[in-house]
Amino acid sequence: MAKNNKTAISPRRDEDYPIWYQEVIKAAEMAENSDVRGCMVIKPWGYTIWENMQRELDDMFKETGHKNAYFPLFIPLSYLQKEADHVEGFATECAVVTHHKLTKNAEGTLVPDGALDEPLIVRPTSETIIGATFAKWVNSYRDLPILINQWANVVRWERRTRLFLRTAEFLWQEGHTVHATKEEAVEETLKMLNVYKDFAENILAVPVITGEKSESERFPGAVSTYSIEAMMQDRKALQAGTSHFLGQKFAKASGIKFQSKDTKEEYAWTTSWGVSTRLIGALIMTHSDDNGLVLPPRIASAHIVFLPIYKTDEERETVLKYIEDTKAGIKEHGRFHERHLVMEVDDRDLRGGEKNWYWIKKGVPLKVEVGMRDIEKNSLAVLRRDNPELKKDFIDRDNFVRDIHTTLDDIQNTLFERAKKYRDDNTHVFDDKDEFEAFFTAENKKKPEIHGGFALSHWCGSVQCEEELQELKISIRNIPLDGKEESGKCIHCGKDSIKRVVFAKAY
RNA sequence: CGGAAUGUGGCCCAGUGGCUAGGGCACCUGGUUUGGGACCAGGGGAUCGCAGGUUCGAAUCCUGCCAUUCCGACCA
Repeated sequence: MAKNNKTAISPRRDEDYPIWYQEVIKAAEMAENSDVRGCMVIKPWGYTIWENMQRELDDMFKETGHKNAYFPLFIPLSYLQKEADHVEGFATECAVVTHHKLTKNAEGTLVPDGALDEPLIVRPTSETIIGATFAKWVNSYRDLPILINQWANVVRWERRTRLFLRTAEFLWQEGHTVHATKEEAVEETLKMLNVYKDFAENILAVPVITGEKSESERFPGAVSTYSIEAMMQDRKALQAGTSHFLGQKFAKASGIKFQSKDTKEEYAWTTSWGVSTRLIGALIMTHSDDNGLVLPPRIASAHIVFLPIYKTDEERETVLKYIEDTKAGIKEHGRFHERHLVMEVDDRDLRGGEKNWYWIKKGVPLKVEVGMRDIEKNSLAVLRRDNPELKKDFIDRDNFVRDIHTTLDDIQNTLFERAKKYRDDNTHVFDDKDEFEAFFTAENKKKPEIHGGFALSHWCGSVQCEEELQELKISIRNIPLDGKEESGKCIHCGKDSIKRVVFAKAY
C-alpha cells in the first residue's frame, strides 16, 4: 500500500514538538482544555488509560501490603504550617477556601458570604492531614507499620499548564506509610520506587532511570527524594514518579509517636510516594508518531478494532458475522495479562479511509479490516500500529486468532525496545566540559531543533554548580541508583567526584 | 509573573472604515458511493473575545480588560 508523504498529525514532531503533542491528544480525543483555567476535561479514551493505570498500580500496591483509604480534600491552613520546608514549597500555589456560602448582593449577583474562621486549602498533597490522622492511629510499636494509599485529585495553582503534564487539578495516587525504624522506612521508599519502575517499563513500555534527586529538586519537607526519569522523543527528561523518605520530619510536625518495645517514646519514620495523570503525558510522548497516538497493548484503551467493509446489506451481515466469530475465537484464548481484551467494531457509516485514519490516530495496537475478499480466503487485513510504515498484512484468520497474545506481547516489547534504544542512543558520557556544553546548545537559537539528551557526567555535589548549569537550561535529573562509584572530576567546576549523574533538559 | 503571537458559526481561516460578514472542513436531509482521508443537490448554525471610546457608519481605528497558545522564571 503506497503511503503518501502527508502525516495524520500536523505539525510533525521535528517541526514543532509542543504543538505536535497537543495535536496528538486532540486527534485521539484524550482530553481537552476546560472552561476552568488550567483544568482539563479527560475524555473517555484518555480516562480509560488512567483507569487501566489505576488497576495495574492498585494491584501492585495491594501486593506489597498497602490498603486504600480516603482523606479530605480540604486541609486547615494551620496544618500546612506545621512543617517549615513543606509550607515554603507549596504556599505559592494553593487554592484557598475562605467562605462557606453565596448570597445575592444589591445587583443580584452571587457573592461569597459567611467567612470561615480558619481558611481551608485544597490539598496540593496530603502529608499534613494524613500525618495528623496517623498521629491518632499510632500509639504502640504494635500499630506499625501503617501502609496506606489514597487515589485522589489534588490542586496546585500552576502558572503555566499543559494537558496531562501539568494541570492545576490532577489525578494521582499518594502512598503514605509509617514505620518504627529508619531502615524500614528507607526500604519502603526504595521498594515503591521499584514498583514504579516495574510499572513504567512493563506496563507502559516506558524505560526509566531510578535515582535520587539532588537537594534542590527534593520534595518540600523530605529527607531524600527518589524519582523515575524517562526520556521523551524531544530528548527532554520527564519525572514520571517520585518516592520520598520523610525521615522523622513529618512525624515530629504531626506528632506521630509510639512506645517502643523497651517502653521508650519515639517518633515514627514516614514515607510518601506518588504518580499522577502526568504518566499519560509520558506515554504519549514516548511512543506516539507523526500519525498520532501509539498505545502499548498492556495499557491501551482498546486492543483491537475491526473495520467491516461491505457494499450490500447481505455482505454486511456476512462480514459482521465473520467478525463476531473472530472475536469469539479470540475470547477463547482468555484474558491478556489478566485483562479482558477490548475489541471494538466500527460499523459507522463513514468512508473507509476516514475511518482508518481515525483509529490510527487513536493508537489502537491492532486494526483489522474485514471485507468479502478476506472472508473468501479466511484471512484478515491487519495493521500493527507499532509499524511506522502503516503496512497492512494479510494474515490467515486462524493464525491471527491463535497468535493474538503473542502478537500483542510483541507489540509491547517492540515499543519498549524502541523507546529504550532511543534513550540509550541519546544518552552520552561526557568528561569534557566543552563537549558537554555543546551537547546542550541548540544550533538554531531562534527555533531550537530537537537536540541534546541525557548526559552522564560527574558532579561534585555542590548546589552552586547545579545552579550555574541552569544557564544551559539543564538540571540534574537524578543520581542513578545503579551507577557505580568511580572517581572523576565535576563537569562544571572540576572538583573531585565519585559518581556520575544524569543531566538533561526537563519538563 | 515577564516576553511574543492569536481571538470572526463546532474546527481552520478570509475580510484592514461603507450594501444582508464570506469560504473550506465538520454537521443535518436526499441521492450516488465505499479495500487509504468520496461526489452531487439542498439546509441549519455567528451577540465578529468582553467593555468603553472615536465616527454619519466599526469585525476593521483607539484605550482597558479577559482568554488561549508558544517562549522564559517556578513546580509532579
